Amino acid sequence: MASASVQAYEIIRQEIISGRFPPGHRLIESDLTALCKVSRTPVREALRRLVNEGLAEFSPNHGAQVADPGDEDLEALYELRTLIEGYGAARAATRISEAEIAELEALASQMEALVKKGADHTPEAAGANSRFHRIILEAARSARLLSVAGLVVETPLVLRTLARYSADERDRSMRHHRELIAAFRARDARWAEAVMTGHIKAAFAAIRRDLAQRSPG
Amino acid sequence: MASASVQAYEIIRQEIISGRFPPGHRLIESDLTALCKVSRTPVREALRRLVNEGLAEFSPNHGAQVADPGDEDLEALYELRTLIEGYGAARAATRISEAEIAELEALASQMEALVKKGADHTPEAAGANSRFHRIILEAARSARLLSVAGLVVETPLVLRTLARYSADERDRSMRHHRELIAAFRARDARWAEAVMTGHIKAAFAAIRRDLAQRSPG
DNA sequence: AACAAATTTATTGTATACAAAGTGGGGGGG
DNA sequence: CCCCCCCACTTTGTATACAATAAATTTGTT
Repeated sequence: MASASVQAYEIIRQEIISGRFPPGHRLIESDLTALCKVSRTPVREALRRLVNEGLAEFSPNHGAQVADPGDEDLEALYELRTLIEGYGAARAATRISEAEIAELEALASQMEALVKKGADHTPEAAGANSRFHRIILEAARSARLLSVAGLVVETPLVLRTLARYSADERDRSMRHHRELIAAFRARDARWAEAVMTGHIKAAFAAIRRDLAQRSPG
Repeated sequence: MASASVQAYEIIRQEIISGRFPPGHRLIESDLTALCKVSRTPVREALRRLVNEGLAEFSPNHGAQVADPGDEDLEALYELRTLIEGYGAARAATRISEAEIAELEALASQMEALVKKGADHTPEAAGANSRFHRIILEAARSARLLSVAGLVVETPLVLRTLARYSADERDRSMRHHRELIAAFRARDARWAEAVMTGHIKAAFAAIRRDLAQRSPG
C-alpha cells in the first residue's frame, strides 16, 4: 500500500484535476483528513507538494486553496512549456532507447484507437497523452529537466487539453505524435524540437480558442 | 520572528550552500532539530522543500541527504538556465519598472565596488548577484516563471559562480550587467535575451574551466 | 441602524508520542 | 572461517495533543 502522504497527495490532486474541487476552493486540512483517511501530518505534506506544483496556492496561517488558472498568464505558461518540452525533445532524440520508442508507438496507437471510438475526452486518453509526454521527458536523461517540467505540465489546464480539441485539432495532435516518433527514429534533435514546439503551440491556440468561445467577452 | 519551518529551511539551506554540509551528507531529522532549535515537524517541511528545490535528495524511509552536483548533467542545467533566464529577461524588458531598473543599477554599482575592493569572493557579492537576477525574474511578471527559475538558479554551484571567475571573466560579467540595464532602458526584449544568454553561457564556461582545473583527469 | 471592540470559533502551526521500516552487529550454524 | 539469520538500535512515517493566529460573530455604544 502506498504511504499515507502520497495517498493523500493523489486523492487531493485527483479532486483538483477532475474539477470537483473548483478554483478558489479552500483546502481545509481537517476536512481532507476525513476524505483521505489519514491524519493531518501527511495531508499537510501533500498540500505543500501541491502548492509547489502550482495546483494550489497558499497564504501563511490561512492555508491552501485550489489555484485559479484564470489568475495566471497563460501565454507565459505555454511559452515555458515550448522552451522546456522543446528542449526535452531535442535531448531525447539522441538519447531515447528503442524500448521507449516502442512505448511511444503503443501509446500513439492507443490514443488513435480511443479517438476512433469517440473516447478522446476520457481520462484514459488524457492519461495516455500524459504518459507520452512523460516518456519523452524521461528520455532526455536529466533529473533537473524532469522536475522543471513538472511545474509546467502538471496543471489542470494542460492535463485536460485533449478534451478541448476540435476534430481537426485532435487529428493534427495525433499526427504530431507520429512525427515525433519519426524524428526520434532519425535521431534528429532539431526535428524533434520543432515538432514538439508546434505541438504545444497548437495546444495553446486550441485552448485560447476554447476559452474565448466559452466566455465571449 | 520567522516561523519555525522557514527558520529551519534557511539554516539548513545555508549549511548546504556554504558547503559545511558537503554533498552526500545525510540530513538526519533529529540532528537538525538540535541545530535549528525547532521540533521535527518543521524540520521535515524544510527538508521536503530543499528536496523540491534540488538541494537535497530523498529516498523513502531513509531520509534526505545533500545533493551531489557531480551526479548531475551540468550542461543540461545550464541549458535550462539560458532558456529560462533568457526568456525572463525578454519578458522583463517590456515590463520592468523604472524603480526596478534603478535597483539593478544600484546592485551593479555595489558589485563593481566590491570587485574594486577585492571582495568579489564574499557572500555579500554573491548575494548582490542573486538579487540582480531575481529582480529581473520578478520583472517578468509571471509567478510560474519565478517558481520554475527557482529550480535552476538556487543551486550551490550557481550561487557560488562569482567565486570561480578569473579577473577577465569577472569584468565581463560586470559589463553584462550594465548591458542588460541598457537593454531594459531600450525596452528591447531580444537584446536583453541575447545578453542574458551570453551571461549564462559565460558562467558555464567559467565553471567548466574551473572544475577541469581543480580535478584534472 | 451602523460602527467598533471584544469574545468566540475555526484553522493553521508546532511539539511530542507512538508505530513501522530500515540498518548494522553479534551469535549460531554450515 | 565464512555466511546467514535474528535481534537491538537508529531513523523515518504517522497520529494526536496543544499553542498561536486569523476570521467571524456578537455585543455594546453612539
